[in-house]
Amino acid sequence: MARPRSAAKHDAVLSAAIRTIASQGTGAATALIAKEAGVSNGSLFTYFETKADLLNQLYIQLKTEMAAAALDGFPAEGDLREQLLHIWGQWLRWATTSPEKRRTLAQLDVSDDITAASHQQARQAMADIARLLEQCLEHGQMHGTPLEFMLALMNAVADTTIDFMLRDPANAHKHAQSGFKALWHIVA
Amino acid sequence: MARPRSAAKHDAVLSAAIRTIASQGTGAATALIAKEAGVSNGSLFTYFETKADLLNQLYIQLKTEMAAAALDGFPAEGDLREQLLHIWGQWLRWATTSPEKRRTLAQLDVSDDITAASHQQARQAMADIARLLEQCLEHGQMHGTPLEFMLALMNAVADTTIDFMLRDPANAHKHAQSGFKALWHIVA
Amino acid sequence: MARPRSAAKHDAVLSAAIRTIASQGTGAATALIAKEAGVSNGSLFTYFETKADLLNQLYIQLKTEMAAAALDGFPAEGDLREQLLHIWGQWLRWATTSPEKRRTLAQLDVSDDITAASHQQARQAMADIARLLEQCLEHGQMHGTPLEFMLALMNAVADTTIDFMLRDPANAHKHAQSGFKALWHIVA
Amino acid sequence: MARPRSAAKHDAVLSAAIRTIASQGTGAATALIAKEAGVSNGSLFTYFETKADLLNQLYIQLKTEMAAAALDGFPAEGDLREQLLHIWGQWLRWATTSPEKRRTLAQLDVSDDITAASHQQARQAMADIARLLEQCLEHGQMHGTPLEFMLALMNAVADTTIDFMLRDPANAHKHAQSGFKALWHIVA
DNA sequence: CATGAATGAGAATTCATTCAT
DNA sequence: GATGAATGAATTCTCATTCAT
Repeated sequence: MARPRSAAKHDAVLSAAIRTIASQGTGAATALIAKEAGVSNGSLFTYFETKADLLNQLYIQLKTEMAAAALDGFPAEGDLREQLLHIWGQWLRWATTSPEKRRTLAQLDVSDDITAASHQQARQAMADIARLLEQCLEHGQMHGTPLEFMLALMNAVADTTIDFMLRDPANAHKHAQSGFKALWHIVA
Repeated sequence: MARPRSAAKHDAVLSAAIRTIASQGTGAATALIAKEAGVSNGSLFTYFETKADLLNQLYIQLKTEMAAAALDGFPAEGDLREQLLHIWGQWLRWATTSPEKRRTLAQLDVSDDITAASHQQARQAMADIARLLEQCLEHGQMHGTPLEFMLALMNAVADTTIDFMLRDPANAHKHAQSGFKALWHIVA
Repeated sequence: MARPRSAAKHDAVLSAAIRTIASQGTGAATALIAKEAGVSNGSLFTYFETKADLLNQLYIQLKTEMAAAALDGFPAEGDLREQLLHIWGQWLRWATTSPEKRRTLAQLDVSDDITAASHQQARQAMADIARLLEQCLEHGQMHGTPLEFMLALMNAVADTTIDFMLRDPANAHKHAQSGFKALWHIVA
Repeated sequence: MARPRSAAKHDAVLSAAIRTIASQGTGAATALIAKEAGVSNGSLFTYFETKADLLNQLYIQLKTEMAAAALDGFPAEGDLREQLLHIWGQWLRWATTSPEKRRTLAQLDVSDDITAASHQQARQAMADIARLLEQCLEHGQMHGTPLEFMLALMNAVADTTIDFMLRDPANAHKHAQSGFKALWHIVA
């Protein structure tokens, strides 16, 4: 199947899906997403074969974007702690700045429509972060634990932290610090 | 004087819901749950006013059961680490022994149908665990962090650990140990 | 089928049906009527074989009651106009005093559940009124018109009048007078 | 640019609704109406947002059609009696020629689904008839009575007349005459 | 006889997907 | 390619009636 003509529309649908799923969950109707994107419901299916396809593409895009955001401005020169802290800060910034994306990602993460392949691809998007984490672990107390497990742990700690930052914005900074402290205790 | 409402049927529906939601998500049809429970679709609604009601009751029951399982055989005499380890072991045992319950609980946790009141009740079910956690924190490095945050963190670490145990049963024991190590690094 | 034990319950159901149907229409659930009557939904069916049966009995009772009310205190001595006016006044009084009964009767009148036999019986309840009407017609301009037709006409005029009295209570008296004037123009 | 919404289908649904409601009442299932219209149950809802919407549109169409039929061929030159008689004749012709429409209209008239706005619109459809009626009343015995009341009365007399014409077709003509006589006694 | 749980056939509506225009 | 009407299976919930207690 040839690449669709208008990348703009493709993205408009994806972007509309973020907004719609954030508020309605993955059960949001394709017709609604299409309307929100300024596109006919029929057209949605020229850009995405099925709703599941749309969901999977969205999932990968968001995970990729999140990873890229976390790595933005990465200080190649700093020590490990500085580097991890940088990633941490960027990650939280992205999530708290784009709460809809974050919420949608959370919905997708538990959706049955997301295939194993997509989950795999999402993991690959985090490869650079994983690499840093690996270095941290090298001399730390958790040395020897599967990297994948540690990555998942890092994800879990980050998600929990973000939850609290969004739920209690007044203390967002404090929560961010607490979260990092917990993370550092684990990895170093 | 009439046929009494049967606790057995009530439980059969709940139990069928666990199985069905574990495999189909919270979108599972009530008719299917009813059939799986050996009950007419109409009867389901004499035991639960709405589907959302069923979901909420199920959520609370599972959370309560999980907390109770975690506390089963709690060693009142041991030191904090022993006590936390006990809870950890029981928690993981419950989750890995009842993967469907665990999966269903995960689905419910992110469902929009679960009310704030139910979430609140779920938190109360974890009160005893929270109390222990509080003691651990008292002299630890995370002292001063909101207990609620720490509890959420503990939950996240446990969930991640369980994921890996279920995904990679051959190394379940190892993952359990790693998870606890991470937790202990955080709380102590 | 033997006469049911408790006439009180039979009446309680009928009375509850009036209230319920007045506000919900004939689509009102039997369970709701039963509850309103302080009776179990099962019991309702020991007093009335089917919902349609309940509706028909109610229809006949209300028509009968209405006719009786119209004839209450009938002045055997007066001239025709006085007599008709008396009936008119009583009829309107009953309807405006018991708006729920009146509304329910209106709903039943157009319901498909009311059998031809019930309609026939309702007409018989109006026999005395018909007789008076017949005398009025004897020397009037509509002489020769089927009595049944004239009775229906009278019913229609009365219903319309009551509608306006209930809708615009401030002018109820005026509407009552106008209605009678119209009726008298027809029959005399 | 897409398949246009078909006026034919819209009308087919309306027309099917007439037939179905005439025989089953307003409780008739939308699925049945759709099938009778040769349309999928889903399609019915692309032409009418809800069942209530369908009912309201149908109500207004029928009332409008009835009023138009009554005024068809209106003799601008005749005297009032001739004019009213013309309307009377046309009205009865329409009703007796389209008994299903008439029966459906009667059902809709008492349905709770018909909004106040629809009733208002229905009244406006009768505006021309009302105007004529007003002229008749000007010098008549009922002078001073609210026009709305008189219109309702006229409706009631017409309905009653039609009932008898349909119930007893052999004497339809006679009933029509009697009805008009009654009407004229009231208004003139 | 009273009770209210049990039943299962609908009811109105929704929705992913297809297809005529 | 774009549009949005068409489709019909699926969904949650209701309700008259029956029947176990």
